[in-house]
Amino acid sequence: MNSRRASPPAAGKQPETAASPWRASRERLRDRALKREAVIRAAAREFNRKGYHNTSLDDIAARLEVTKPTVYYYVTSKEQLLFQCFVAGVEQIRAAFRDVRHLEVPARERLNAVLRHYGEAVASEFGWCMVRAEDQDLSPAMSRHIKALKSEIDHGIRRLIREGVQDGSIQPCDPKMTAFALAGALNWIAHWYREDQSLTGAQIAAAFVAVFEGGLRPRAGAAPLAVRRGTRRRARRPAQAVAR
Amino acid sequence: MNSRRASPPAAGKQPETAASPWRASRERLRDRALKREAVIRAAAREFNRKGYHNTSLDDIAARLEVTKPTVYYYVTSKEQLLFQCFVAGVEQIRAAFRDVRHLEVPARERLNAVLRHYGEAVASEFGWCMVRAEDQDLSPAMSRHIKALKSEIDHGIRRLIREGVQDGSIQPCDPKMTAFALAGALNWIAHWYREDQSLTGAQIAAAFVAVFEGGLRPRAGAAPLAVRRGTRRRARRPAQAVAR
DNA sequence: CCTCGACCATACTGATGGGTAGCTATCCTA
DNA sequence: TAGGATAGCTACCCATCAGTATGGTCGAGG
Repeated sequence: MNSRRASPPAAGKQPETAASPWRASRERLRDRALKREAVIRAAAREFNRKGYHNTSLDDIAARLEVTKPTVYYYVTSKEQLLFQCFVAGVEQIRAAFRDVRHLEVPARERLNAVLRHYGEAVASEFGWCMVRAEDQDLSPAMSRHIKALKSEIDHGIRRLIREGVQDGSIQPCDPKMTAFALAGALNWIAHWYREDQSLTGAQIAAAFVAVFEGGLRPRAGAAPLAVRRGTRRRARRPAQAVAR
Repeated sequence: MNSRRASPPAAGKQPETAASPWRASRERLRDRALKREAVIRAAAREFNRKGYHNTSLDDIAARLEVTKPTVYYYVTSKEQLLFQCFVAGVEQIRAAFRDVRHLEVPARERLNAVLRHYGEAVASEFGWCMVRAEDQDLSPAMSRHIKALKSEIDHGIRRLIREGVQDGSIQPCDPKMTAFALAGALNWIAHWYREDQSLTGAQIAAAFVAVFEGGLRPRAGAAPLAVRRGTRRRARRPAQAVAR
């Protein structure tokens, strides 16, 4: 008499992106790890859409077409969910550092490669969580952990900058400030990429690296990688509109 | 027999930054606007410290040594509080655009001036609110309003870039991506400035502008604005430490 | 057939926090 | 000095939501 599990025909919403592995595969409901990963991804998507605090575990569960206790079956707390998303994102960047470590090219090119991967990671589905995981939202222990991971990446960038200055491939500069500027620009992608997906993460990262490399001030040589004309209209200014 | 207002002698905590204008000035408690502004500032400070969602109105009230209904006497909702903080921050940037509009210098220098003010605003007490006010946390109406203000600034930067490309003071580039990169780097200051106040906002902004202008790739000319030596130690790398 | 354990749902608790009702004190004006 | 406006407090309401207690279902092994 229990009407449990009688819902499938009533489902009116298509699975949207990746179908949840639950009802779809009532057989081989083995593989706990696979489901756990699905929970993490679903959480990342919801956090990305509505923010951490505006996302309830009921939301995440609903997205997976299960209930909240099921989510807790795979994860111990909401906080851990955020942390896992963070780690998933940050791991991509750490991989970029590892890949680049042994390349036999000037440090500036190694840095560029890292920054490109960095940008792609920030534009990925875990980008928001990686970038926006606030230490205020986490327990002291996890906060320390996250801070350490962020610091590791920050110092990795600074080191590449220092090496570049030493081998002559990078303009002398303050490594700390420069690293902040580069990482900040890339981190910020997570804020607007959600709404403007006209470019891929890789394209954005490449465009940013081009800006960083060349700088705004014109070089002595010719103008690289850009159209030359553009003297069409002379900057109309709409009378200081207060913008709605 | 009412023990109201009998607390002053029991106050064990010094006023920290700016003393709340309540108990301190029991006379001329005129000037509602002044108190309202104090509420906004207190909110900004608390949001800055703990984030919007982790700050309760009781916290803000406590910081002012009043109670929650008093806060509601000056403000209609928590959401409005955030919005006001946002506007206070953004207004500094709009002022920068106005100041610069009529300068008779190349567009790149006008852009630099705006960016310096931008950086200072982000490092100010309203920086966090301005940068982090999420549309998900606000009603649709205020969300639209905030988006419009952000868009106005974004397009202001893009226009300066376009003008710079046209008058030859800026390297040809994609205005949209370049504006995103510049604004992102500066916005991100709000994330780390809280913890590292070794520099003033103006100093940070100046350092960032220097990076943006020159770019990473060495110029043909001499090396500007940086120490020349620095070949001290050859980039020790601590065996891929997982950082705690 | 019967039990065990993995898995998941229903239905609850407890705390937090935005927001309000209504009373009180103080000041200004008449 | 009465009466209204200003300004602030105590005490409360109630929606939300993280997390849990409990129990039901199903496949697998005996």
